[in-house]
Amino acid sequence: MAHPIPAKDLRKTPRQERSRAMVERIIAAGQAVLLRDGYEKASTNRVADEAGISPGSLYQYFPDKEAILAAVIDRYAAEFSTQLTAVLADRLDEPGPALVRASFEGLLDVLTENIEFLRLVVEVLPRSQSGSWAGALEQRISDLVAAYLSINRSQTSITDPATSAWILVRMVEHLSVQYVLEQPPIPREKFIDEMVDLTLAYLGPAS
Amino acid sequence: MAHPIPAKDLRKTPRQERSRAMVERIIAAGQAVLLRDGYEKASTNRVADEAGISPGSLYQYFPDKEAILAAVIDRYAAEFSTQLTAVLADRLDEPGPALVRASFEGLLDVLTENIEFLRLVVEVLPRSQSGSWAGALEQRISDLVAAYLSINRSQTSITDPATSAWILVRMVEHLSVQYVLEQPPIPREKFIDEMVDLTLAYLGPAS
DNA sequence: GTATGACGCGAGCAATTACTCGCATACAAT
DNA sequence: ATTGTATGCGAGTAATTGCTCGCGTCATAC
Repeated sequence: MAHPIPAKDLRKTPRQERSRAMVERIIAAGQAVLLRDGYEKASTNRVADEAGISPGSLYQYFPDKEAILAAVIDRYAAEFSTQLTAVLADRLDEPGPALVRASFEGLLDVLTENIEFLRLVVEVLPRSQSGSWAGALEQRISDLVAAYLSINRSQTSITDPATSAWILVRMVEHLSVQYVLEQPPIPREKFIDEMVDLTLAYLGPAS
Repeated sequence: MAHPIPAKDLRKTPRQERSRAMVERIIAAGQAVLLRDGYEKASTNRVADEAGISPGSLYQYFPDKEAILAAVIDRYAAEFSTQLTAVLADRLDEPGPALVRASFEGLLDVLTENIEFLRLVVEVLPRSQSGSWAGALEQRISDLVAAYLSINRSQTSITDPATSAWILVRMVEHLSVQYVLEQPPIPREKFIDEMVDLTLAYLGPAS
């Protein structure tokens, strides 16, 4: 899969193949250093070292250190968002309860995909960087859920779709993330059952 | 209220009144700098500056920079824990639903008490420092809730108190924190109503 | 083939960092 | 008053940081 790099984060657009590979290596090295040494120890010199290039070369394309690390995060964010959207879109035609269950399973799958990076994003990184896209994704999904609830309102006992969507999305997101990272002694299937129960009970009887 | 300082975090125990006041000023300055300049910019020299003392004086009592900031966090954590415990203990004799509602109201009150610091702890600080006590507090409350659920199991439809407690505690905690920090367009009373509905629906009918 | 500019290098700089140490001062006990 | 010690100071240091700049190399256009 290709990873297009947003032009605004780059100092200049790479024209030759060589330089595009360079940008790629920088981001890969950034990710490696971030995972291996943590955020505090992720210095520009270390990234350059890991990439096997010169510190100066970093600044050919990235304006500053933050931009490099932001590119790494953006990459993960994009992949995460893509996967999640695909998984959800795949099951959108299923009826109520099955849709809920399938969505949760898909979310857990995507979250489990790259646990180390997930831990990095939610535990180590200052929210100022990762918060922007995470908040945006939350908002998008909240809107989606609110629309869904609005359409199927007759089958539920909720009064305000927007409020319920806000609560449901935060709840499911955080519980899933915590479950994956904390690895509590709860079997995966049981955990999903509980979240489904919670959701359906909250939405009210289907009658 | 007095703020006892754990001895293991100090290089030596302050004997004279003067030095006890000094430690106090260091922690206060640490808190001020942390809130004003953020975690990244919170340097030892800056803390010393804010406190109006010499950099060397910091190291009379604190072994390193981390210990200073940890003391600031510990202070907030202790206050938070105390307040929360007090609020919950106050209402423990109320019956089921009223207890749930009262607990949530108390939690929201305590969280709202010092919003800036709360934001700092959950958004800015690397979890490695704040995570230890937060996790411990989560565990303690989880155990408490699990015990409560176990005793009153006949009135609920849950099967595994430990699992349900794990889910409930994380859910309520995170929803409340997010509500306070994000300030969504949901009235406080409505938000509490929703959380109560969610909880009671999950626990099952009281019959 | 040659000229032009994209590309990459890496020594090195200015700034900041956490932290120390020798010395002056304030206090408490005698 | 004198002495022993707890306290505080602040210039100083070694290390690290993000980042620059002059120069050599290489791919591409003509």
